[in-house]
Amino acid sequence: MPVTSSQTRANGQKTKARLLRSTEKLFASKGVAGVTMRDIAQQTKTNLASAHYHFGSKEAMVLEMIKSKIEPINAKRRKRLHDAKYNSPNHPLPTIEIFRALILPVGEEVEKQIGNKSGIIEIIARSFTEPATFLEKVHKRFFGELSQVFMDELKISHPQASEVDLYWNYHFAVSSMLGALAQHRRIHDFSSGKCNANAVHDMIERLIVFVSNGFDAGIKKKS
Amino acid sequence: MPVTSSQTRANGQKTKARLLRSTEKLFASKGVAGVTMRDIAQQTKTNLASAHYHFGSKEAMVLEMIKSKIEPINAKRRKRLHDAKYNSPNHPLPTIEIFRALILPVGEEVEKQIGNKSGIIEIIARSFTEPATFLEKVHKRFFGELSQVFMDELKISHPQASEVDLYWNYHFAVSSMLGALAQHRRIHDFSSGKCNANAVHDMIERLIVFVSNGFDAGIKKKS
DNA sequence: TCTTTCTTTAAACGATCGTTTAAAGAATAT
DNA sequence: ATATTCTTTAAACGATCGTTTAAAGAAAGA
Repeated sequence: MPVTSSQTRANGQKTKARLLRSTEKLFASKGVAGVTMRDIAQQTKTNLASAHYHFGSKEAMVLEMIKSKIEPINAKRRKRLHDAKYNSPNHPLPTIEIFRALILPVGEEVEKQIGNKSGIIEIIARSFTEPATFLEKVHKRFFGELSQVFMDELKISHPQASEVDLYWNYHFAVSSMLGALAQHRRIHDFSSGKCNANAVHDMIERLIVFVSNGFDAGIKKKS
Repeated sequence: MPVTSSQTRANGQKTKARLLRSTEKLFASKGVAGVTMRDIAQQTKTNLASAHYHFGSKEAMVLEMIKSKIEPINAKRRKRLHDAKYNSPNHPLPTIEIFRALILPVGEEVEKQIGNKSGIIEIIARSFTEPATFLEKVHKRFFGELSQVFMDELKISHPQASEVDLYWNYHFAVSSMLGALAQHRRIHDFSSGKCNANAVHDMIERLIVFVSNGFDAGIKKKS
């Protein structure tokens, strides 16, 4: 069994970290079903059973990899929302500032990894087409609570709006964000080279505008 | 070998059609990698080898299924765009009418399948988001030309807009549509039951509003 | 040192995959 | 009816999957 408290051995943790990096790369390019434990072990230059020793199962390993990628981003999202709320002169927060807090941290992460073929974008894109059962676990674990935080803020910013309107349009906003990020490498070919997929900052700002205005347009005032 | 010209036998074609329906159902719920030929054969109540007899391979079978589902929808999209263009009193077409032509035919197809949940939503979403496989060719084959038709119409409707703005925001619009459709079953849980995932017509109308307004907001007039 | 615990290893297990084979069954043509 | 072609069938093939086993190796405490 692996060490549970006060990790003393060092070598095992290095292997574990290397396994996570290999999982990240291979999952990004092939998805959870397309990647084998043997692929990951080989890329990590370790033994097949070592992966099971550290994580227990393939799914647990993939989930831990996703956690390591998503949680820092979610922390930034909360911080930015909090900062906007308590430092902004505008009360309640404008819609665009709420969505900026949601979307910008992903953009920053993407920007750090331009050229990297195993970045957060590929992870998101892959997650998009994973089997529903797996996707459900990911969403519940990493997005459920965060979504409530942002929904609460949107309710404050739209006190006249019906809850149903808010839910639907937040759903659209998140879907747009994920869809646009997942597909953003297509923009280059689709636009015949006129749009640059590596201009992440430009894309993120455009996306924030698109989402915020789409959201507000869908909110009908209550009665 | 299967019949190639002037199909005379009837029974074999029935089995082929039933295989396509099973492929559709299972692909929608499990994805291309998650479905096995044995699953499909069992669901069709035919023999495993019969599927290979009719289609030659798993990939060919999935491709033919996708074609059978997507092409009728794309035909409706073109027809609705054409009808709107030549019957509408508005010239050029309002943005929302263009996106209605793009989105509504999917909605109608989804609505037809509420009872028997065939999964056209997942099929389309996967066709767009699966990058490195044969589905990428499907995407180019079934959506490449269609996208140009709609882009051309958007250019006519936004003569002042820069091409880059148009490409980016059309990209967002399509991504939103696919993202929202692909994940629309999550709305029920996410909204704690306040929003109904089976209210397809309501969702589609909301989505059209969201997308059209997001699009227009992202279009900055030229100079 | 010796002992204990953590880590890695080679090998195998049981299951399932897409595909193929060879023969029987069913429908059509002559 | 006979011959020909289309279709279905049961069984197997070779490959690969996630997982497990059992033993050896490496690092720490005593």
